[in-house]
Amino acid sequence: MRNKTHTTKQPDVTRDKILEAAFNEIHRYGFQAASLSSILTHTGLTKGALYHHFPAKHDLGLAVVDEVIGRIFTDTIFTPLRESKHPLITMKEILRHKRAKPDLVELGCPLNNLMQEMSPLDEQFRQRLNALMQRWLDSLADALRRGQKQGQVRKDINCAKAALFIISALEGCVGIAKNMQSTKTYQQCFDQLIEYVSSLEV
Amino acid sequence: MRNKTHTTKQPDVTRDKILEAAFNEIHRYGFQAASLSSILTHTGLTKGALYHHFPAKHDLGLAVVDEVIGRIFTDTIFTPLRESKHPLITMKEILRHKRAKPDLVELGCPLNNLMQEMSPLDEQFRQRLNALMQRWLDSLADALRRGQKQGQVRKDINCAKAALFIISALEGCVGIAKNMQSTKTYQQCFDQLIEYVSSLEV
DNA sequence: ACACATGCATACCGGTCGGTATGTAATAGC
DNA sequence: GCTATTACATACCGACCGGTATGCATGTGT
Repeated sequence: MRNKTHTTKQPDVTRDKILEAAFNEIHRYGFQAASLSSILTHTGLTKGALYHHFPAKHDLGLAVVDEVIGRIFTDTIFTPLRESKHPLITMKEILRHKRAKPDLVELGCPLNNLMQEMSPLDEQFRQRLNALMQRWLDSLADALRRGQKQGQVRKDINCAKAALFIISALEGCVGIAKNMQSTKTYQQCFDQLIEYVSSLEV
Repeated sequence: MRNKTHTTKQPDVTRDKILEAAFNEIHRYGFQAASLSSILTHTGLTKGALYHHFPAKHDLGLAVVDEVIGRIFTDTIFTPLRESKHPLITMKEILRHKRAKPDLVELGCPLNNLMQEMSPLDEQFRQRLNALMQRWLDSLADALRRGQKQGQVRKDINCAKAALFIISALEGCVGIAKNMQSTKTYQQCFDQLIEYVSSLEV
């Protein structure tokens, strides 16, 4: 049997529900303080379901990084940057899009949150998060290099270092604005970042 | 009796020991995951001492922010910036000093760590942390303004916005380098930041 | 149709957590 | 020197945590 949408048991749907609820809980409280009971309450499921799909809380957390957070970044950043024919324009569009939707002000960037919390504590977490960060750095540096070839980006800049600084500043902006709980500050800081990016243009 | 250094009971010394151990524990594990038992083990004290000096874990955390972290920032940043006759030089010295001592790579910035963890969860924490951040923003913006008057900083820049961006980028650099556990990345990112600051000069 | 595996619910466990109650020295005030 | 208060130590508590064992219904292969 396949493709029947209304069977009583849909294991992958259940798994996704757990992942989504876990993502939300972790996004707000962090991984360590995330309560499995709270996650399960929000899904309507129980421990049986959770431990059927994930051997331990630790694995659930890693799955959230790889599948939920990874997919978000792939869809909204990596793929657009890679497929763009005008990488600099695409990049500034991504920044402006982030600026215009300050959802991040309340809870911050899920990737950065986990990096700050977990990287000194758990090497597996650190490596998975770092893999995502590396993909981000590479895709952005690559976009800048293609911008150089197309004559949109100054030839004298080091693309890898510029990408590193852009991402650092971006995460910093989100983090500061999150503490201030101020969308105005968030947008002011983003304006400065966009201004910096513009200074890389020819 | 006063000024006798070897009495058996020295309440303020005990309090400072608790604060320091709590700072270290929080710096590594975050506030929520910080274990009071672990803190007390590192001090050689017990619950009796802790709850004599602090009514609850929450108050201990706030005291760490105000007294330990606050003093660090006052001594190393706020006061030097305020008292400097050449604010731009002082500021770049502070940055270069941070660049040269990458202690922050392992555990990150204690202020930023707590901001990312606690600001969505606890309004009191957020306000105390935000007060520190505001002092930082103000002292840096003020230094830039004095730099303008002295003809070292470009007159066309908005000092408040520039200060916001500098601090954001700085915290971002520390956070990214912390995840990568790479002092090389840390210094590369700092170089980009210093380069940005230099672009503000006349 | 039957045997088996999958998908989940229920009930329970040891451990750690923050916090409290009580006891007891040491110190300060008079 | 007597008393009251301060400064801790010790023992203990309920709550919640992550994790496990078991049971049972649903689906699957033959």
